[in-house]
Amino acid sequence: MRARIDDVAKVAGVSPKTVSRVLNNERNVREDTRQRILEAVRSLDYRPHPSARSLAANRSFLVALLYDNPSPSYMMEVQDGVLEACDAQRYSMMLQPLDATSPRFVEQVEKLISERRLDGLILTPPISDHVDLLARLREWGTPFACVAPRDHSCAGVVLDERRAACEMVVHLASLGHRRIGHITGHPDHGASGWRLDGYRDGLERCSLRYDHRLVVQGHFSFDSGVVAARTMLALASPPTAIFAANDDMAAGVIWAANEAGLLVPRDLSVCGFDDTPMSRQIWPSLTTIHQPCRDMGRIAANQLLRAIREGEGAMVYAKFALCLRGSTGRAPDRPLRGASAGRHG
Amino acid sequence: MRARIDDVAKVAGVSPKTVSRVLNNERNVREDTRQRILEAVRSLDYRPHPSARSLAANRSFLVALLYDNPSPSYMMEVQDGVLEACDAQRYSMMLQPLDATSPRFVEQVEKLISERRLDGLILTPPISDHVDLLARLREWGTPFACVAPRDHSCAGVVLDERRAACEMVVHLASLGHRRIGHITGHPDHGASGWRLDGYRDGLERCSLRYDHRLVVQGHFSFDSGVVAARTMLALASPPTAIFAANDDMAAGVIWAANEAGLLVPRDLSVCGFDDTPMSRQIWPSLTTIHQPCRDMGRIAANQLLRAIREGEGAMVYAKFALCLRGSTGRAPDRPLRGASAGRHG
DNA sequence: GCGCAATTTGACAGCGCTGTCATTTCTGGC
DNA sequence: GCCAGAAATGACAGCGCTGTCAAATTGCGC
Repeated sequence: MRARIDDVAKVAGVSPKTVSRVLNNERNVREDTRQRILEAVRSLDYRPHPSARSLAANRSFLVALLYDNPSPSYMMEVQDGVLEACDAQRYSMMLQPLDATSPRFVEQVEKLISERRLDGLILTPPISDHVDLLARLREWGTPFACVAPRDHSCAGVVLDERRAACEMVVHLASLGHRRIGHITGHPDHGASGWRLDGYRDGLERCSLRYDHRLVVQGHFSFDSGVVAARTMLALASPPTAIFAANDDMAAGVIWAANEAGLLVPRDLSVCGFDDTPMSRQIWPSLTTIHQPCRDMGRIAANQLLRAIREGEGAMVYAKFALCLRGSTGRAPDRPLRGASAGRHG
Repeated sequence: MRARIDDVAKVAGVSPKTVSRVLNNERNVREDTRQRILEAVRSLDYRPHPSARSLAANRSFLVALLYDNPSPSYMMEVQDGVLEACDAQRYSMMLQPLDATSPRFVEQVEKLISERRLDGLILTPPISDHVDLLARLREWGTPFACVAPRDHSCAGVVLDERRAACEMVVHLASLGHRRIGHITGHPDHGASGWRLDGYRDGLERCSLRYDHRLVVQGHFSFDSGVVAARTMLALASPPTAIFAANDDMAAGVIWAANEAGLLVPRDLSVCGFDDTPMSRQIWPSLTTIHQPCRDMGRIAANQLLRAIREGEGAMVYAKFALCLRGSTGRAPDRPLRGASAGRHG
């Protein structure tokens, strides 16, 4: 049978309360007492009972990671980071997939919090921008941290995506591209706006004119990338480079280029955003922007735990990195027209 | 303040114990009493306290999903299925990434079980084949369920991967291919053996000779697929079709084919296994075999919960499906030699 | 209407820990 | 060596539920 706190107390010659103090890193325990207790814990291989602890302390030591994100690689990395941070602080993480567009969304989250007695929440895009939910959480006093929210006035973590997108466009321009297209992301995601803004910043920095025909709405999905690329490639003067707001859509662009008989990057340069594993597995490998998702998960969790303990967490800025790979190259000497030139030609 | 069980009991005019009986679906409660209690629960919006419940019942109502699998899409789907099943039965799931090759692996799992007071485990490949761990779990009497284990004598779920692989090879042969290569998976995964066996079954069914030069060891990674494909394509008489044991390696094959200037599927047919999202995002889209990962997660969890309740669960067989897409086509009239013919020719 | 077994319900203790607050021990200044 | 205040420790109750077992109620054959 497992040892209990009273057993440890007996072995160490103290009261159970003092053992509890040591285990919870409370102050006001003499160093020799602490050592004696830790030694007893070790010798008995004592493991505190989580349910007893949370019942008595009136806290669950449990946080939930809320998501409604179709990208498994993104979520898996964020998740690993969150787990890492929670483990380190003896917290548990639970996972909750949700439909953020459901009319009962806020209600579902409320139910989750009260059923599981959650100590806090980590919100990922697009949930991190759900204004109703954020307002309610503040009202209820539920601690939370956001990954990549539009509004930076809460605890969490963000990337300077606008600057990243700008740098990508500048890079394309440095390769000689003058007609650079952009496929925007899902309108519910803050990232879509930042990336579009960054695209415009980049054009401006390179003195390129903004052309609305070169900006097509996508939804972060592969299929929407295919459709948007077809639209752009059918223009009278199509772009020589397309910057998609994420990798899935960029893969769609490459797909559409292949379909049209274009060779990437000879006839068309393509780049994405996110650095998903897939971006290295397609031909040609995709030029993209790396987000440190795992770090971001860890940071968000740490800020949440700080908010739980100290009442408030901070908004931390994470670093991006351009990944220059095979899908971008020098602009063709003369712009090509649609599907007129391709590998089969 | 949240309602407690005593409040419900008072409103319904019964003892707390009877409320507990209703909430836990115990027998021997009169129907009208049950209804009265459910009504009281509803009117007070009562939510039982998980920690109190698990402390008193001496069970955590918590299972862990153990994984050491580099494929985020696979794990994410399994995970979603497990969550679905656990939610439905008022169980919680926790996630535990592990390094199955660590010498302290079994010890870590033991620690996890006793620290979290886990009621059971779900093991995914390659952990589901860790014989030491399985032996210890049986010794400790810890309920567990396996996803795709080599040994089918436990609770869990499997696919007839051998037959799936066989059908894929038969399909390739029906397209006229006579030299069909195979890239095997990671040797620690049971799936690698089944898929290889199925490959040999398929050859035999089509009266094709097994040629050891056409079978190259891979490790389920994209890079290992590239390397293996280069090896095979450099043969004096290279294959006209390559069946990789998973999609990541198949993507590697397509990459290597592009690198060698070969056109898929004109010069080389390629197929994979798993039907990852990536398989539809590369050009050409990948012929592969669909595994119902989400269903498999759900089934595994349900069998585990049955094992927890009733002492034993079953091994359930899930169904695969061939996905015929763009990366496979009719065999070339005359086999090509290595990189001698390509799009740039 | 009676007796006996089966069904339904309740009383009570206690799961293993921590919060509160009281008590004891230590520390430093005189 | 004494005292006030700070630091360290302990006694005790109780967090909210369920297991055990006893008590009350019901059903049924005669």
